[in-house]
Amino acid sequence: MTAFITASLSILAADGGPFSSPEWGSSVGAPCLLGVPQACARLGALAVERSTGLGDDAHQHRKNQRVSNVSVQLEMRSLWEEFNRLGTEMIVTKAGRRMFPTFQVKLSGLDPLADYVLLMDFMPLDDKRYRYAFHSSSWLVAGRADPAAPGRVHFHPDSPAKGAQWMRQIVSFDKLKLTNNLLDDNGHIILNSMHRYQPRFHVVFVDPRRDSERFAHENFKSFTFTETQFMAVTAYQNHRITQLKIASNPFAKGFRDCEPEDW
Amino acid sequence: MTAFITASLSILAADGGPFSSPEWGSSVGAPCLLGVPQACARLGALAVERSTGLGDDAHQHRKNQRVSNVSVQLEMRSLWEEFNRLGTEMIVTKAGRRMFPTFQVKLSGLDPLADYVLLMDFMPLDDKRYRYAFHSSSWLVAGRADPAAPGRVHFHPDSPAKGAQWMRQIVSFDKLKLTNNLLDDNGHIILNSMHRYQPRFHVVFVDPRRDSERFAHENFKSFTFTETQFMAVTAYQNHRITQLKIASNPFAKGFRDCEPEDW
DNA sequence: CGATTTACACCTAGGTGGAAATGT
DNA sequence: ACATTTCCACCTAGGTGTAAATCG
Repeated sequence: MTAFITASLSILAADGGPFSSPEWGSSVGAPCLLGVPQACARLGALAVERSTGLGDDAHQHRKNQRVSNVSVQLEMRSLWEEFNRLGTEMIVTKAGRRMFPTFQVKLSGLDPLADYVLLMDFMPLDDKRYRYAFHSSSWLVAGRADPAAPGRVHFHPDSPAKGAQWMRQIVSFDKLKLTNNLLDDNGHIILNSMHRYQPRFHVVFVDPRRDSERFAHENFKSFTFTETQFMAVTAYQNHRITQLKIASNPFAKGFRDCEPEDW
Repeated sequence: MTAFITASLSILAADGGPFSSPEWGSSVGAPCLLGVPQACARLGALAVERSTGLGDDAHQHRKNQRVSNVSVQLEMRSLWEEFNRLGTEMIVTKAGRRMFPTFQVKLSGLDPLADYVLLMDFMPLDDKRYRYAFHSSSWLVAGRADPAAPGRVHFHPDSPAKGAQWMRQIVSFDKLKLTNNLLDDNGHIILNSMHRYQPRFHVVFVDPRRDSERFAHENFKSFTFTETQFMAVTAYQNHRITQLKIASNPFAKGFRDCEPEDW
């Protein structure tokens, strides 16, 4: 997968699309440490569309047919919604922490024979910093946002792959890790603790044409699921979030008090 | 990686090279179960060249420059040699068993910007069936070989990748599993127990030319390390092999009696 | 004092050979 | 007899939240 990075960067880096940004170009020649691509990218300010269960992309005009028909279904949506009702929190650590629930999707409408790259990034949901009021069990605005962390993207490690392969089974981003270390060199997603974020999912058609850069803006489609938004934290604040994590994450089984309710 | 299989098959299936075989063509359209490619291939009878440490390929004439300069170094060679002196045995099980030592190589001489596929296959070392004589602690010929198992290849899961990526660090085939189940549908390598085998390693340049099939025979290079040959078994026969496995395989640490000698 | 880091017990997931059971 | 299968205790490797320590 890593070998592909430079190629996809050159495609995505083309101006005209929401992916265009100076950081793309500067990271093309960056060294890979431990085989993990250091491909960094600050994606442009694509408006975050509201979505319910089925992803949507407001920019469907002038899209290549290889992506315009793509549709995405969020897996474990009811679990995401249960967390979202309480106010989802995701732990960030220096070494990097996986998300739970894991971001998983079911794809359809891809060209089975075409190559696609799948990736995720994270948009700040607002320009604020928060703190948790334990007495009222609620989040309060604690000021303006800290300086934005380096914008990074996470390529699904199976990228690139044929549409048929992506549609064959659920696509899981379980290798994605969140960190609060601004100097992270493991290729993890860097977020500011006590800030709110919106995960985004992107499907990119790998255009085989020589001058594919010119079509970069029409070769991708983005999806946003508002039920996956979350607060980055270094320790859980809302005790009900902690309990729901313990109840639903198999790796936290050691902290369960009672019944093995089916999740 | 799996999405690539059909493409590589079409390249490798071309006649003229040692990879040519009817099985290649017939497996192109085969369904993938559990995402594991069912790409099967019976490779032609390439003569097994003797080799010591550094792999060699006797067929260097008319090779593409993208592969002709490739050289391969076997990792953990002294450990392989230690096993080989005793007569290496590899367990085969119905579910599939990893090799130990793991086949790992260090590559050089690849074109950093070109795409390569790395794969392994296993050649019968002779036409015999063996049994172990415990009284003399030696292997005896027990008759002619059983009917050959379905010839399969194992693509390194990072394939395809750029030469630069393959050369960046040691390439490990630790996902490769051996089975004695002739009906295996997990894509594992099928071997006959009580038969001797020679692992082979192949570097294939992914030719971007439209008519790449015509050049298939000159776009790969094969490497054989005689110190990696082994006897397939369902249970260890030579007790000294068992002890060396226990002493050197971290997963068998539970069976160690004494000192943590550095391996 | 709130936020972050660290060490840790307790899990999941899966790779070992042993020993007993089961074929052939 | 010999070969194979199955179950198991014991590992590696790494994902959990906790509680205490540390930071700012």
